[in-house]
Amino acid sequence: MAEKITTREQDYSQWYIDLVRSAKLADYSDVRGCMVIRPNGYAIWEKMQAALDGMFKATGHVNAYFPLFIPESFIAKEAEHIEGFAPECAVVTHGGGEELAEKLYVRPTSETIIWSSYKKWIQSYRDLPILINQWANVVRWEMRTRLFLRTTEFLWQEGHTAHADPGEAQEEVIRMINVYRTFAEEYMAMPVIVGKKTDSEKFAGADATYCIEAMMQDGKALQAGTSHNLGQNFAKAFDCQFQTRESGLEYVWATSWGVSTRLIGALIMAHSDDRGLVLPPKLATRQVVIIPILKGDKSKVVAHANFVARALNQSGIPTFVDDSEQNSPGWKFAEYELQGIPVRIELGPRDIENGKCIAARRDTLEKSELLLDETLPTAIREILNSIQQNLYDRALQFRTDNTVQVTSWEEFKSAVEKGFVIAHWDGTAETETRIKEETKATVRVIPTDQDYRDRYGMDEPGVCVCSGNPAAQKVVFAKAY
RNA sequence: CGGGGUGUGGCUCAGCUGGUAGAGUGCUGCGUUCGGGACGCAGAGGUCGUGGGUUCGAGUCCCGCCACCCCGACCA
Repeated sequence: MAEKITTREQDYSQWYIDLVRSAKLADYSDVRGCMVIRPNGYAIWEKMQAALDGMFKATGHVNAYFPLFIPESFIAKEAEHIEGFAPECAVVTHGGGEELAEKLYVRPTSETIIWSSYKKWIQSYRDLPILINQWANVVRWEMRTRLFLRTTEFLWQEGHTAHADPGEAQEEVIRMINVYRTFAEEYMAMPVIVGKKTDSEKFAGADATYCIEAMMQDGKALQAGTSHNLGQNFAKAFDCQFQTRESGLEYVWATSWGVSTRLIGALIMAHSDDRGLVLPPKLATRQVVIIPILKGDKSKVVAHANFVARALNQSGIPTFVDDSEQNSPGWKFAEYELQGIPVRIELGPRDIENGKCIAARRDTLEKSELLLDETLPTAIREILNSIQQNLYDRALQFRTDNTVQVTSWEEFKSAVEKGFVIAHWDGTAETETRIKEETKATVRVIPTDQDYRDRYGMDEPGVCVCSGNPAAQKVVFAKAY
């Protein structure tokens, strides 16, 4: 595709759609609200899966798989849960040409089907904890969809754990939200605010929801991962009790946590520019593209390019050569910038003559001259590391620049159009609703990081920015995806 | 479900007061190019969303239906 994408300034959401489609990350499908994740997009997901899966294993979790179909009666067992999810569920009524005795819900999330199993597996405190994760697809019948950010069907992982005591469950909830934070910051190069959701924003069926919240380049917030303390709600709904060390009977304590392919949308909106995708090297399956300048002795140039590629690959830097003669070098430059390849090496007869090559980095578009010798892999690795770090620094700076504290309602209304707003809140759902109705902004997160709280003086009492009532603390408001 | 809009080559769109369908881009072949989206020549590709109606004649006018997109209420 040779056409230019819409710029962010012209139309941010159109830019996003153009980028996703022209970088061949995803395409619309013929099924309403569902997308096709194309190889370029799926490659990012595979990198995310590999990194996250390793982190889950390192924290003691194992993978398993539970059914796609959930009996209606299961979904209905937890009152808050069914109220939250039933309206957005797809329901199967027929199978094998006959009407089913009991309808089957296509999972919108798996708490109920999993707890129906856990009930069978848990008798004693000796059976606990259970630390299971599953990689799966889920379906939520959304009214409006957006590529990666909200589609009817999406891919995710969902961890479901069972514990003998509430303290341990809470530790798990915090452990996993921190895993997500580490992943977001170290792999996605995306700074996040860690904290709690308000009651109105928490998961249907949870006692508490923790989240990581990121800022996109248009100043809007995106919830990138959640970790729920489910208390004993599902254990009670499924009558799942265990015998304690003291021979008493107690309901099991539960958590669940997940991230989805939405992270790909977050990644795009956090770093990319008007030329296309900008990918942190750690999530790029192809980190370097070599573009030979095919003039003069073409075969000699191609041979050099292949030689350099082999050397880089052997050093653990995934590299490929585009030596096709169909497109000009300029076309290739633009194409691989669109696709977000972190580093481009230009290699022509002139370079070979001088024992040098040109390396261009995707994040800043800067070009530098590198020696074509055994120092090249090290030099490239330095550039890759520098890109990974720069993306994080840049995003953090952007978030800081677009976060303001306000004390008046007038300031609040204008500030919330631009980014994150930190202000006192009286803690009531009524005020929250009123703020949402008047500004479309919501309480995104009640930060739990003491560093963050201190920086913005969030523990200081004051008066609510909206109601004027006494407020115990400040919270983070923003418009959200 | 409300309010707006759009359906014409793969994609983006033009097509006036009705007269037998066009451009750009992409695609195929050949040749020349190649350090920031190259160029020439020759090709392939459309029952104009759908069903009726008006007319000698409908992409164009009228009526119905369908699909999709945007804005709002729900959500990772």
